[in-house]
Amino acid sequence: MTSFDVARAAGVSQPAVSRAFTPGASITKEKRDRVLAAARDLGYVPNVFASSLSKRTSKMVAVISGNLNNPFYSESLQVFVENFQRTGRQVLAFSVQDQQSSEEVMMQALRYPVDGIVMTSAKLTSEMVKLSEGLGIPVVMFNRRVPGTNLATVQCDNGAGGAALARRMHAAGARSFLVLRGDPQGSTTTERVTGFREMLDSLGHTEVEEIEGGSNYSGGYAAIMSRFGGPARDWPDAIFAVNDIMAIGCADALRGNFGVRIPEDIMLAGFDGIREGQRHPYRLTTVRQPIERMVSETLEILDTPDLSGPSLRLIPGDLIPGITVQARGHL
Amino acid sequence: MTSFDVARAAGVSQPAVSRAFTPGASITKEKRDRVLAAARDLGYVPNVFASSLSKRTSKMVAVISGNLNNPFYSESLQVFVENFQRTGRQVLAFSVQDQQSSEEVMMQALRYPVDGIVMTSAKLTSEMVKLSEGLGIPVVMFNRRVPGTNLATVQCDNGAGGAALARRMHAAGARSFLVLRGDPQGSTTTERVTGFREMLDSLGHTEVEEIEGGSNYSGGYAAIMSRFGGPARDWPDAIFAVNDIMAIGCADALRGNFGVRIPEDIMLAGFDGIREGQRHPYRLTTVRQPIERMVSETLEILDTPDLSGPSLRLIPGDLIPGITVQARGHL
DNA sequence: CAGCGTGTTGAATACGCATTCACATCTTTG
DNA sequence: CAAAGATGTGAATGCGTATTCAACACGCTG
Repeated sequence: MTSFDVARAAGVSQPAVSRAFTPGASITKEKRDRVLAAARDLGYVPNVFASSLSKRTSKMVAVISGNLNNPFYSESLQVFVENFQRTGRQVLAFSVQDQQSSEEVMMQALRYPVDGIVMTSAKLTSEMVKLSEGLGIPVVMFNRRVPGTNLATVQCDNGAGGAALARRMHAAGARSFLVLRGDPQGSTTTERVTGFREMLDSLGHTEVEEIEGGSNYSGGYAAIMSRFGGPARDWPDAIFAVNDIMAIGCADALRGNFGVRIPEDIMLAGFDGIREGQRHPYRLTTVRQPIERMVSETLEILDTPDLSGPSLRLIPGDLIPGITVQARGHL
Repeated sequence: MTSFDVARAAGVSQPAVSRAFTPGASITKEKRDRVLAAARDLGYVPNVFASSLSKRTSKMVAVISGNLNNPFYSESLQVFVENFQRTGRQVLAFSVQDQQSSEEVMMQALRYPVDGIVMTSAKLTSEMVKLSEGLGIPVVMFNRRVPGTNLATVQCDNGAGGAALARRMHAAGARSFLVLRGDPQGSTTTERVTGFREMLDSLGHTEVEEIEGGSNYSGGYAAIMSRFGGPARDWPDAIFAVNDIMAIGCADALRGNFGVRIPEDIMLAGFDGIREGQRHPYRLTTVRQPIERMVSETLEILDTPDLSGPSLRLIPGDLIPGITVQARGHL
């Protein structure tokens, strides 16, 4: 089913079909209607690949996701799909799987004539960065910072978010803290924890324990179990998990195995604002990453050809009070 | 960066580059190594779009999802992405958004030279079916049945699953039932409920109340609230929600607003086996849809050119005992 | 050493189809 | 009625790989 078929059916030339599908093209309304009617009858739609030959755009954007088990990233993917589709583009989805590096997957993506690449999984080597610059297609780091590069980056203000949570926990009376770090590779963990600790320092707390777990539900769950599974149960006043899915794992471990009440016994905060964390029985105190806004900013960067210069867009997160950080009665 | 550039760098002809990247092609190991080395240096990867010109395959498959707010579908999307990528293909993701019909989105997908289409959101009109047949690319309905068509379908055995849950609830002592239906459009709801009721009938129960809600968390939550929010609280022994995400909404509404204990006061079952439903505090009794297997079957159909004939693959689901259906002490 | 088969090579070409260019033709206007 | 503008037409264009085919190199056989 090509434009020629439609042209023949509508009794017009083939370029007339092209014009009929091009808004603002020079064609009479009558003829356009005739063409569109014929196209409908024949089930014709213009072929994106063919038009990419002359238009130099494939209407496809690669989205390379890492940890799709973290609902934040699957929610993000969903928002990307919806927003790109709304602007006439589609998401070509990639995931970085076990044993793969971001670079490998990025090479895979470059085999397709995508108009841009969104990376929610980093870390890229500087070599790879140079490569992607030479390609002339825009690359945006989403919620990932690659230090020492000029890559366009869209990111929630992790440091400020961590600080806000620290302030809130302190205001609620917490004085001893446990920080549950995630994947040490990611920039987000570090930034959030740094912001959190700096705020605590400025409030006069320097004693903060840190433990680490995988950036997912079981990571959070297991970290609590291995930390408190033994005889010594020196419970902290408050726990800060660097993302919501870990906080949820953490909450389940605390409640299910130790009968800990949240926030009565221990306060808990997460980060991301995923849907699941806002539902009963969690209602996490957290910082919501404004995914919609972050995605909009990403589209804006992709749409602006001047990809030069280090453009770091730091979007403020929204503190969600939740119910897991509250002043305890006796404080 | 084209195959010509690599050819020049490696001192060979362009076809040699093509052969170097083709397993089993007629080329000496020495020359292949030289070409691959040059390609690595230059950051060259074969262009899928260009190869699709002669190979007639784009290595892209469209996956059209409906309700991505239902974790079952986002989990499925994830599995599709991973499995296609593993077999050298990529997912071009589409979502059916508000105000859109599956047909519209399918038309969008047809603008791209995809090797196949997976629909997790239906319902297609028979007209559309005819159209897709004429296109010569395989279409697979995933977890959706379109009655009266010969479309290839991969689906969990919803009827048997519903029946298994009914049997289990009955065995646990439940004698009065409430069924929480989902989106009336979908085939899944009907099949599950039918299987459920038929089993109850054969066990001697004909009195089953049915209510309806949106196929998502708030749908389940709201349905419970509107049903039991009034003065009349004639609690049933057991509730069957047609999918897990509704069951979760349902559980939260029951526990959070009415202090109902599950399963002590009311038993609850869902369907799908989503991760979230298997975690504390839900541990739903449910039927797990074997996503991995269903996806494999889908790939198999897509890989088999003989798309003729009505191929319905009915995959049995796995009953997960969970903790939400149990015999009560006094029974 | 002639003859043959096997395996390797590169020049030329096909592959797909919408867009766009240069130009022809029609319509409107002064 | 001529000129200016609007619209239609045919042909050329764009992309980069895979393939075809003729030529060739090489080792082996008789």
